[in-house]
Amino acid sequence: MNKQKFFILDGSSLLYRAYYALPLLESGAGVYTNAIVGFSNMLVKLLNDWRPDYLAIAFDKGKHTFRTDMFAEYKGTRKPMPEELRSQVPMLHELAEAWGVPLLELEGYEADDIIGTLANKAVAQGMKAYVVTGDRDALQLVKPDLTVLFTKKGISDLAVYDEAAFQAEYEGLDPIQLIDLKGLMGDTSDNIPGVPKVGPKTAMKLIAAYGSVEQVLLHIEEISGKALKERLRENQQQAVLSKQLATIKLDVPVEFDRESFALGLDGEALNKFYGRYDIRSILRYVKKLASMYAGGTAGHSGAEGDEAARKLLEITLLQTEKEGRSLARKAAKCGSIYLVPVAEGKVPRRRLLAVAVALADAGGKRPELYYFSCNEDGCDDGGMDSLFAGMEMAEADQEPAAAVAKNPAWAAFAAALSNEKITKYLHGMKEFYLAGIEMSGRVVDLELTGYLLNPSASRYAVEDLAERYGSSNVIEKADGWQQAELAGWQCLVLADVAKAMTDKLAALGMTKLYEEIELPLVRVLADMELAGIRVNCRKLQQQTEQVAEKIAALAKEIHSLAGREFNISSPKQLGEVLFEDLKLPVIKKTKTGYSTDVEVLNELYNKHPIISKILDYRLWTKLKSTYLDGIAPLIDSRTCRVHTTFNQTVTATGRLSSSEPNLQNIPVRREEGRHIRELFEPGEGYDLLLSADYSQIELRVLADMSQDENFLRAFRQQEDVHARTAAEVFGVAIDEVNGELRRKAKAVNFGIVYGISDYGLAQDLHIPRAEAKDYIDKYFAKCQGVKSFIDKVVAEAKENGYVLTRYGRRRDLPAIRSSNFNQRSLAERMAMNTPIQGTAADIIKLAMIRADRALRNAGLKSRILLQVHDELVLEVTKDELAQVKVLLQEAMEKAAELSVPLTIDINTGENWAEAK
DNA sequence: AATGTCACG
DNA sequence: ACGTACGTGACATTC
Repeated sequence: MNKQKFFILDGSSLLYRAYYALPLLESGAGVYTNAIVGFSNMLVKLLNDWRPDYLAIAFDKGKHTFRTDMFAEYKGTRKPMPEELRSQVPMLHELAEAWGVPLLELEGYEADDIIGTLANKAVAQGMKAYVVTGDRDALQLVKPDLTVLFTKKGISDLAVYDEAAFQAEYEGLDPIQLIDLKGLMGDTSDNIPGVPKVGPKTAMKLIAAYGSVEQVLLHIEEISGKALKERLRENQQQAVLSKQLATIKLDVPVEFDRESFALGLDGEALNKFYGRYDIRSILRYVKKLASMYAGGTAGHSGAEGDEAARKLLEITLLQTEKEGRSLARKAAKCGSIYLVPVAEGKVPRRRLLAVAVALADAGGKRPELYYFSCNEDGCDDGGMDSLFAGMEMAEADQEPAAAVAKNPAWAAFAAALSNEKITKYLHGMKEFYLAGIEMSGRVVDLELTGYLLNPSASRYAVEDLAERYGSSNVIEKADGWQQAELAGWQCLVLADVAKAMTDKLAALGMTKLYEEIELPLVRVLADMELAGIRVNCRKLQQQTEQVAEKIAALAKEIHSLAGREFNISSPKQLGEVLFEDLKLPVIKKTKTGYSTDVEVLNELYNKHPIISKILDYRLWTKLKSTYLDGIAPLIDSRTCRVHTTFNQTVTATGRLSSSEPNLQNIPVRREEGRHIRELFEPGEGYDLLLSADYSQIELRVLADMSQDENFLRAFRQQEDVHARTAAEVFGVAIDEVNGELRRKAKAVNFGIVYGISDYGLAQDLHIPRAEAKDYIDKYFAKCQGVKSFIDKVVAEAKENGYVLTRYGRRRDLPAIRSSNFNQRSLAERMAMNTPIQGTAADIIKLAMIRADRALRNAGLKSRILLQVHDELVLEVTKDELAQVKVLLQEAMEKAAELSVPLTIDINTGENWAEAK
């Protein structure tokens, strides 16, 4: 029989996390952040994911009485909530009462101590104990049957530390030895001194060798390093005291009151509490929760509501081959189908779990809904299934998900997908490609369509499209729906919005852009994501170690130069050190305090030796946290490849973006960072990485669009375009242009592309504004084609309210008519920049489609892995190299016929750094 | 969640 | 007079 589960929550640290982690909330009391809602969300999720039998919340004495001053403030301004609203904010003890969960606090003891004591008592009684906290210190409690759940991001996302997970992170260390580590290294945030100058590294070494603080102190004489020996000798008492401070007490006089901890929810009390404060985000789960825990026993019923909702939608669940075949026939008669994929996980583990299908007949009746899922009974697994659609489940021992492909009905329905006479309206074609599903005939991806119609929107989920393009015909989404109902409802929305959206796309002249660029690109992107790029894990580990040492050394130097220890990564603390302790001049301020960015630090460079160390520290910590530690967990352990996601509906200009990890911002400009590129290599079966990048594509687009004679001539005669610009602007011959003049001209060219302003140029070049203005005036006098082009673009944007790229991609710029100078100026710069950046983006997208097709047609193994705005990265084999080069040149240089030639540079190497 | 900082084109 | 260069994503901190 399974052991009963006792959960004890660290209310103090969780409320604190909830305060920072919470989205804007609207409730009866106005708009504010409210930790109570965050805390409630966490409770709901905890109950859903873990099904506790017993539950209690511990507090530092007196802390739970906080309500408004600390936990509910106006967002943004961070001002305390106005007095008159305070009485409308729920207090924590009310919440605990509504949930029937005891709040525990004890004079003279911290929440940690109560938690440790009770968790151990629960284990002694034969239960499994779980500690939920935002405080890493609790990890010292981990032991058999005692697991620590630690908040990662936000509050609902929990890292699970059982014994195995602890060992994976702290190899060879006993959880209780964490207090010995702290005794030696201290903890600034907890005011634990430790032994001066002893950091994590030294502490680890000592504890690994001797086991505890006491043993270390007994063996001081054996320890190597004169200075270290001295410091240990001098700070013996402090070390022992620090260890005591870090120790969670396990002998708190508190009873394990089994009965009061037993979880039994009273739906009415919860409804009353959340109803009183009008907190709807929680109200919708109350019914389900209450039925789960009705009368104090954890039950798994409560499906009645689902049945009702499902009936309302009349979704037919399909399971057999016969059912699938029959639907395919029906679809052929209809002529069009609506598809919504349901997927989870990350490539290469991403699985298409289910597909909802709608068939709309011409009669105008409500479409028929069907659902293909992966389970035996054709239904989603109700057991671990979420109360919510939007939140992820606990990651605890999840089986690899089954896929819809295993459903015989789906396999039979493939006949409809390959039937050219059936139009497929869907949302997210990439999901299908990632699952290996092909389609023939007309495919209308309404997610992409939504993006083309308004690339400035932040989201294109079906819900957003319903709001933007929907009629009132679609029934309202109901709370408590499961996946099948949600996906079915989304199909109804697609059927509702499809015509309006495709009509609008045609009216705006973007059908061709969709059919010839965006849609064919999806397939290329899916293949790139599936391929991934190989990372050399051994090198990654080496670099991580080397960089860690550099950082530790720099931190030591910085602390000693500052005369005290502080968190160098905290702009706030760094500001205090530089501008208060060291009294350096304040260069500029941010809205919250002193600015400490590169610009500022560079100005202070000669004023104090600490500055260069801080710049180095920033450089190396950036590399370590973002590119070494950040990428490591995203590497597939079986293949050593990372699989980024290329987002096709993010940027306002038409560019792609890359995330998890972002492989479009791997360092290259500086030598130190460039080493990161050495980690990226050709994978198994390939010999080289190849990089093909467009030369000056944006300026060539500018030349083409503006027809400016200087630019046309420069590119046609293969001159150095920045040198040519310098020659014109500064009135010298092109071979008289020195590095300095060229640098300035280059900055002006960039400025033109970004939407020039004298202020921006002055900042970039570190020159007075008047001088910058002078450059721009001269530039426009010489390059009149460019001048009249940007004037024309801005004038047209004002006239129409939007701008277009060469291929008809559109960006609305309503702010261009704003009376607010700032907003209007920004819109004007966008008007100048978007046609250029966007056209370049169109061209490389075309090039990707052409290159991919050419590689396939030639039957080559070499393939595209990455796109970095003006560059494609491929992995190639030695014997295909020559052919690939020729084919890429054709695909990329001929992707568009401009008034000037498009040229590419190709480089290859054994890693990405060499292929530059 | 918001902010500051910094990596890329 | 106003007071910013265009387009992205990731990380650490905030008390």
